[in-house]
Amino acid sequence: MVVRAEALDATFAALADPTRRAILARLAQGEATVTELASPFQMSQPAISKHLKVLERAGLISRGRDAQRRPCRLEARPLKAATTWLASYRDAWEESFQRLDDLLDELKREEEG
Amino acid sequence: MVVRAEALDATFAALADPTRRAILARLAQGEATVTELASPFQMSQPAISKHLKVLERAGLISRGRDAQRRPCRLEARPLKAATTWLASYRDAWEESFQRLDDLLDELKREEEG
DNA sequence: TAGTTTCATAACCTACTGGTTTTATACCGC
DNA sequence: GCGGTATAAAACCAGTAGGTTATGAAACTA
Repeated sequence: MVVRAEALDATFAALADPTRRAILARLAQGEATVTELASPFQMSQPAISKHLKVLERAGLISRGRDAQRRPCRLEARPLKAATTWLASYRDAWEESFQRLDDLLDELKREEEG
Repeated sequence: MVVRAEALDATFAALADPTRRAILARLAQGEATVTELASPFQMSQPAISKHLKVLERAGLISRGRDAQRRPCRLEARPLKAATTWLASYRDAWEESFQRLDDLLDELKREEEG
């Protein structure tokens, strides 16, 4: 998978905010409207709308239409691209830390067990 | 692996800059001094020093001492933590995109083949 | 000792981020 | 059409990010 630098810039920058990561975590459970996404936070609604715009421009979410509501859906592609980029450092990790394989195997075991 | 939110903030923010990603790519090949790291860029040396400070505070690099030189080394732990975080979205990805397993298997195949 | 190399720090500038409040837009139900 | 609901947009503000130049400090070299 070839990923342009600006795409990674936008993805990582979007992921660097805890509010946005929490929004993504919520969306991993399924679609949600802006109000639903805003409710757990003390922030104002426009602040959430700004975060959603950041996520949308990074391609991490897409938005539909349902009357006044704009349901948001998680988009996987940039997350996968980020993972691919990180995976290219696996060899360096193995040198300095431990094998990613262990992690992946562990994840697989969790999935199957 | 439990990762504090601030750690992920710092890691993803550090990865959101192409210069810093390029520095990490260079360091994946092995240790390098500040001047060596700066040479591929048109930027001033202090700019590189700032980037290195960001990487260091994110725990992505560590620095030694060799006379006047401050050799930098890649540190894997935060990269692994970021990968772990991304991996927790795998189920959502599979729904909306395709199985991460395919990617991982492909990477394994590349490694072994 | 003096000069050179390596790197960091300080001060500064511009642009962007992340929040606010206020206002506008679009759609629904009555 | 009118009031309520859902969301976006505008204007504003403080803080931070990423660059610059100029300067300083530490350690080698002659």
